[in-house]
Amino acid sequence: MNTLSHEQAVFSIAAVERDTGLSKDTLRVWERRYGFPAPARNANGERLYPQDQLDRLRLIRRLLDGGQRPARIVAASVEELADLVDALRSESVDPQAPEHDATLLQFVCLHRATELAAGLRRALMKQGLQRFVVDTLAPLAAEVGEAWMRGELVVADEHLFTEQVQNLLRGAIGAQAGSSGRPRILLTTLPDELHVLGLLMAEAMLVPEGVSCTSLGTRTPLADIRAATLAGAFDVVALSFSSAYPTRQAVDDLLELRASLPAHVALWAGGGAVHNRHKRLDGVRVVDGLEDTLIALHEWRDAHPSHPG
Amino acid sequence: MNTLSHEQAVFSIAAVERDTGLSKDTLRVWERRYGFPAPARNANGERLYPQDQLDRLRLIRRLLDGGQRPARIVAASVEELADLVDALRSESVDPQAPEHDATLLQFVCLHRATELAAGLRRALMKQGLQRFVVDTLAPLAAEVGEAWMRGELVVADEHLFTEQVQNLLRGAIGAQAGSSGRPRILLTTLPDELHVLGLLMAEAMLVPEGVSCTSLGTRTPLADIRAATLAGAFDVVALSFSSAYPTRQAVDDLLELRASLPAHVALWAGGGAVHNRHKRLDGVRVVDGLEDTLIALHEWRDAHPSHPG
DNA sequence: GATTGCGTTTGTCGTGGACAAAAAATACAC
DNA sequence: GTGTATTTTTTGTCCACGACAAACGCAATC
Repeated sequence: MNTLSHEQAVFSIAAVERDTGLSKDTLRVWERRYGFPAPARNANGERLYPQDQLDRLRLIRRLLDGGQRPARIVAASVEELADLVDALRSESVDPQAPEHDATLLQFVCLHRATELAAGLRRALMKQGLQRFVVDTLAPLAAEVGEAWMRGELVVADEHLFTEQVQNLLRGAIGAQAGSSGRPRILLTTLPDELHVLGLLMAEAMLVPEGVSCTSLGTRTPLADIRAATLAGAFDVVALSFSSAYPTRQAVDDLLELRASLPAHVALWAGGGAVHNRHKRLDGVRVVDGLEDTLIALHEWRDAHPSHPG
Repeated sequence: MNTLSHEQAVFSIAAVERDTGLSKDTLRVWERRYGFPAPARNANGERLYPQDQLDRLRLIRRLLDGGQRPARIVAASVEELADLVDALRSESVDPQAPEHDATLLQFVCLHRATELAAGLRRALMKQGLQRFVVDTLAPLAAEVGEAWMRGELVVADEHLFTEQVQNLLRGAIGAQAGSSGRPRILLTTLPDELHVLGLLMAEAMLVPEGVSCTSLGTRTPLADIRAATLAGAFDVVALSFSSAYPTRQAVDDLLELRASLPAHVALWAGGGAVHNRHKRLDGVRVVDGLEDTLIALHEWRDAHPSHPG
């Protein structure tokens, strides 16, 4: 440890924002309303958060992401927080958990990265790209997300998992040289969506079908999606929304984009935030699950028979 | 958030912060001090930035990253900004510009993605991973950045470039099965750094040297970097800072991380934000350019001869 | 079961003053 | 001329606390 480990490390409000993802405004308003956090102050009145309050804020953030409400947990004592974590842990026991995940899930930790990479690679070779994504990767990703929520994984473990999967999927996708088939599909996410795995899995499902896929990665502004669609003469725009994305915002964004795109361009949306939300989304093909991607593709091809000659 | 596309789009202060990287505080204080930006207001007094002011802020941001000072450019007229951009354009004409870039640069646009991917792949095969990164990719990435600053590329073009490079590099890195050599290096970026290309290029330089590289991707909180370093028994922590990252913040963060890591763990920092900043960074090995990565590696190996037996 | 309406909760935005770190400008020594 | 202190200006971040709209939970209703 460092030489100062016997003292309490302190953090500025900017450092806490960086490490917890809670905005400065939120930190100040919690202090005002709930009395926590209660940082010390320096000579100039600036907040100095001690280490233990930072740790507690990170736990609160995790519970918040898990659906808890601030009023209940921000002012809660350490014991109450521990109880809530326990409750989460027990409730997530799934009756028919797929057993093949358990093998790979245990490799999702920092000192078993090599085994994880090898296991994923082996599964990909055995199953082929599409079955690998549907049967192995998607369930495993869900398991990882839940384990993280329960505090069984640290941030680094989740990052490492994402990196390994990216290396594998991008290699597999890149190996299938650019197809020129139809439809021409543009894949991306909106600026507030940072998760790339859903996008990559969708691409992995589509590329083997002879589709011409162009991915812009994450965080493309609406106006640029529109411009790119027209410039690239795409037939389909496909967006991915993780379950962390606010559903309301996803619906608004999709309707706005739908209105700004020509009618002949199809708009597909997939991921947790739009799951089972077909109703409010006229003109948007909601893709429910990865296998539905293939159904959407077949629908499009049935509706757009290739030009003779 | 913007509105209908046929009218003049307007953006909230949060949207402008997201799209420009300028903090809300900075945007408000510029308005107070320099009279720009001068957003409209909605019924509730909230700022509504029109599209043209957002574009101008983006340009200002790029000039700021290029070394200009706010007093000179924030209040400057459109003509003065155009003059400065012209000055940049002419000064960036490098006497011995590598000519192979020009070929690839022209493929960095939406409808030539296939050619770009093929050209990059060919260059990689011809040059090998390390020379490809140093001689082709890094100059090309710089060219793309400059072209974007000059407004010659749209957002989608830059995203597409990043995606193609990621597909190629991750495939190449993943193909070299996890080495178990020394040192054990942990690669990542801090939470405010979203650019992954610098990290990938560093990894591409190191992996062929038989180093054991573990990348956590972007946006790892300081505390998690520290925890991961200890849990994974790493010898080196390597961070990447793009030139868009505020230098002062990079220095602060690095010193904070340095203080929290054991002395026997080396801390390397590379990228535009820390270029030529050795002075204030005691205990941090500033890596100036990709080739310096290999020098840093050799330094480490000289200082840590492998245990006999 | 799905929608609608209504309090409550909650994060973001507003203002303007203050301050410290960085950069520029100046003064000074060699 | 070149290098090093010292002052001055510039610049981004932080503070407080009020305001408000969107999101949410819950109940009533179709």
